[in-house]
Amino acid sequence: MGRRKVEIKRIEKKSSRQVTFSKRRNGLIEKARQLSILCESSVAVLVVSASGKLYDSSSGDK
Amino acid sequence: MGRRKVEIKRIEKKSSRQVTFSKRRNGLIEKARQLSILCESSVAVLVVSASGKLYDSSSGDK
DNA sequence: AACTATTTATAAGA
DNA sequence: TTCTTATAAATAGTT
Repeated sequence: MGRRKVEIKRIEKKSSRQVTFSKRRNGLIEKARQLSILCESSVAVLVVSASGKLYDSSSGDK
Repeated sequence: MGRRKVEIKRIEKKSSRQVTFSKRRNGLIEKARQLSILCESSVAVLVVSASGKLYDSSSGDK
């Protein structure tokens, strides 16, 4: 899904891990939003980073 | 992402909506699993269908 | 933060 | 409804 195939295991390089975290977290939340709308369902996503920062979304959000 | 571009609005046809619900729900959960592993984070997803059926996953699951 | 080459998800179709 | 395939979308590495 990018320039190269990536194995699903912890990304060693911290900077890459942080960039990927940001990109994929946003992607996940967008997918959740689409699912809730397309299929009129309720969807909640909760993500806690390694450093303890919380990110969440739910189909009730604006 | 498929044979045709699809607008993000409620899918009218019930059978299509159910098929899409199943496919995208699985996709969402897989994305959540990947995010948690790649970026060593905790991720939880909760989905409730229109009929009230609950589906969930969290990075602690097997 | 933007940009693309490429992989991946998935809408239709079989 | 399980599998296939064409195409849209996500994103890994680059700039």
